[in-house]
Amino acid sequence: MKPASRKTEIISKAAALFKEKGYSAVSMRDIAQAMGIKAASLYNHIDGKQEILSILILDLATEFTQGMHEILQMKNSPLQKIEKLIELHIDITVNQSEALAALNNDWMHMAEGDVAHFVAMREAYEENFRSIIKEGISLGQLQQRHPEVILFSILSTLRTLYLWYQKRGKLDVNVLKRDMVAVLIRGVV
Amino acid sequence: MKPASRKTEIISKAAALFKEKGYSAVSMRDIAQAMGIKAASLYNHIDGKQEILSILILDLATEFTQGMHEILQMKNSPLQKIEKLIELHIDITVNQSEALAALNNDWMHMAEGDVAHFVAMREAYEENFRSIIKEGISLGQLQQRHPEVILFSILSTLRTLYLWYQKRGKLDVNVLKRDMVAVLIRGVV
DNA sequence: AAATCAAACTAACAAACGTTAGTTTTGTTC
DNA sequence: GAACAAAACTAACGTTTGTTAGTTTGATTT
Repeated sequence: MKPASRKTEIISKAAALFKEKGYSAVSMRDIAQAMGIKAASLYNHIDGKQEILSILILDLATEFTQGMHEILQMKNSPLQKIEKLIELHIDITVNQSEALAALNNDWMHMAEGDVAHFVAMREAYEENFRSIIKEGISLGQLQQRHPEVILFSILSTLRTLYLWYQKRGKLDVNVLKRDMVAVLIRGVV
Repeated sequence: MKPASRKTEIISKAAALFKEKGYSAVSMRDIAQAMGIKAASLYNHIDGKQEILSILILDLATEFTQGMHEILQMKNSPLQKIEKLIELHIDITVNQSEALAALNNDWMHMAEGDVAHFVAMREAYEENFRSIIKEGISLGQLQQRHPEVILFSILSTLRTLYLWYQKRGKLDVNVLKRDMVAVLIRGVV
């Protein structure tokens, strides 16, 4: 894991701090200290604190969006697509848990335009997910229930997986995928 | 809805702001403005910013703990107890969504001793929940799967329900309970 | 009318904040 | 070794932060 550039190094150090204390509670001096430099030196590499946050969140949101589009193009059943989506979330959680924390908790602290951009991406993502669920219901693959409730219960679990994944010592990713698919789709009973 | 006391009025106004922007991004001047007074006047009623946060979080955590103990004393099956727990979370979400946001996102900003107290309560709560799940598995009422995965998938959905409940215009609570129990326990397929 | 008390006020504090400007250090390329 | 660029530095800026001290207001009680 090499520090591709000084800028990405700062961003990933900042992400770890944001995850721990939240964006607003982390100062530029905190980030600098984690880098072993002074706060002013950060500005040789980045434009400001908000830029760090926006890069973290918008890059990750883009990754989700791309993953969604790839899955939409597959010739799978709705149920299989949902399984793929669960796997997408798990892959991202395992590799990017810190950016995921920022995306979940601190998106509202981005600059206005970036917030709008992010919210639009999130709504499009959820709408695509909802369509898959609706199709699954109308094909009889899913229970005839509020699509909204199904969407929320799956998505909320996947979104907060990052809080839980590391606490329990790093299960094997494939085991995790299998268990999550089973529990989220087939229930616990 | 009367302002029981000036202190509780401050706390509930603060809670709404904390939910919107997070504890660290809300200043005492923000809270004062929401009350229509000056920041210094807040100190006639409360000891400081952290006290507001601790009251919000620890009172709510106590409510969860009490609910858990009542359910543990019932002579119900593990599965019925899980249903009761789901209903407990929904009742709290509907009535206290703002304090719930603080509990989820800002507990680490309490004073050290309060953090320790909170974490102990949360761990005890989760341990009780886990025991019910394990009992359900050994009685054959639940699928033979990692109790941890089941616990997490139920709890993460319930914990973030507050983010979703108000966005979709206030479903009837009893309908919501029925749907959530169905989806969380029997799955979507 | 005097006294009391809750709850507001003004003014100010030291500390921390994000950020800027200008300078020095460091390592690489001619 | 001169020149250059990257990346660090020091020093400072104007704001905002949580909080304190002391004072005034307004209603209720004596």
